Amino acid sequence: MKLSNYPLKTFKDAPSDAELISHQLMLRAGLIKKLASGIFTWMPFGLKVLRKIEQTVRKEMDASGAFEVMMPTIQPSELWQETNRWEDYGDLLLQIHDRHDRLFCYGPTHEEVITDILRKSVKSYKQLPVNFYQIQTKFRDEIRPRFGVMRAREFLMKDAYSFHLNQESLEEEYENMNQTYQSIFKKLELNFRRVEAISGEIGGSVSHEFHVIADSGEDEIAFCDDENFAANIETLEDKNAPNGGELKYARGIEVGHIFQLGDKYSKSMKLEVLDSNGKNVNPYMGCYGIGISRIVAAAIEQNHDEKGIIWPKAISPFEILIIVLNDKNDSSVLDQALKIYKELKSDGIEVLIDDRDERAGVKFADADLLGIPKQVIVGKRGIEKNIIEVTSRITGEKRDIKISEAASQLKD
RNA sequence: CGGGGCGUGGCGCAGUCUGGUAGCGCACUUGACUGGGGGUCAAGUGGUCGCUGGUUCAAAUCCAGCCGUCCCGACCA
Repeated sequence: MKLSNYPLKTFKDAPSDAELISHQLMLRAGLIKKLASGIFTWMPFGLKVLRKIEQTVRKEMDASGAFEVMMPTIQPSELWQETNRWEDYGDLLLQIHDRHDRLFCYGPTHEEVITDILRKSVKSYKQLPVNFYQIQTKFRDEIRPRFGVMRAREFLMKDAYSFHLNQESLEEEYENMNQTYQSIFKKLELNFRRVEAISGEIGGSVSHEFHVIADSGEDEIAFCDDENFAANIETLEDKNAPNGGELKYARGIEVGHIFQLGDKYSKSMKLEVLDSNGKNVNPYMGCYGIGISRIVAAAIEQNHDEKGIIWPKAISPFEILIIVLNDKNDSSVLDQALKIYKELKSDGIEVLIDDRDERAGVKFADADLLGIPKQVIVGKRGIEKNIIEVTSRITGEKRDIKISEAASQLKD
């Protein structure tokens, strides 16, 4: 991709109403634009990151044996009346009337819809267990949206719902999801902790949260270094660290939450299957969420410096940024840079080239702001010595490589 | 929903107290110079000052209502 015709505009100043560093950087680096409170457009550069995260999650979910579906964003109120959640959720629901004055909401979560699907399609225990997931836009009319996409009203979420004949099967899948989540957050190169949590509105009993560790996190979590114990501080009043371990505290951003729901929804919505004895039973249910769009902000909270974003390789919008320090009157530098660019591109590497007619300072500043992990500097100075310079945005490490070996060296 | 801010070109701000018809920096356009860490000079583009009503000869400025938005609290991926 050539930056000269990429619709990306960076800013020196963030809007004054952006308080959180990740929010400021996302606006300054042109990842998002605010449309209304808690409602954002993902611009091309930001969308690339969002898609990377989405794809990582999708891959791991598929590997876990779950099946991807896409449910409607709009849900009829009647379904929510069945579980009494229309009332329980209250103003959190964005209500919509259709032309016949039938009442709907923009879905904040999908337990009712998936349970409805199951009761219409699953009759036998032989069809269980099953786990359906989707990656989809949700809307929760939060009392107070804040911190940009961190707590937006409209946001992208991966939500999964599993159904089981009995508690044992549910626990098995719960552990499967636990492992899958560990794997997802590792793949995303995030520093995270799994903690015990309380279940909130969703209901059910057992639940665990996955937190990205960051000082700006909205939750306080406690844990022991031996990893035998970790909990959201909310749950902690009556608990001490087990086996005398030292309890440590940190702030976390909740990016995932897994629940064992039991038969709450299958009972209230009359989802029944025949077991092997020909008896009707209400399946047990689990649900598993990941805040995809929130992860973008969380990743930045965890990976930035005073100059800008530092993307983990796994979610960086591009792998390599070529910074061309060209001379208006001498196209040889640009030509050389474009040659390397084309070679990398044809090797399937996601490379962005800053071929704009800008001064070096502007390009370096933008490069650091945008946070692409590998910066390749192609300038007259290096060309004369037959080298290009490679700088890691992550470690700051610099090294020179021969032009003739550029493409092959940069591939790894 | 309670408490507190703030709304003036795309962004950051001044002007509001003490009414006289809008200004600065960045960005943007054009030209010249410059060319390895946000460069310089020159000439430009862009704003019914959140909205509505009121007071006044005159309102960004005073008054009222409304809307938007942000921060602090309870909810959430």
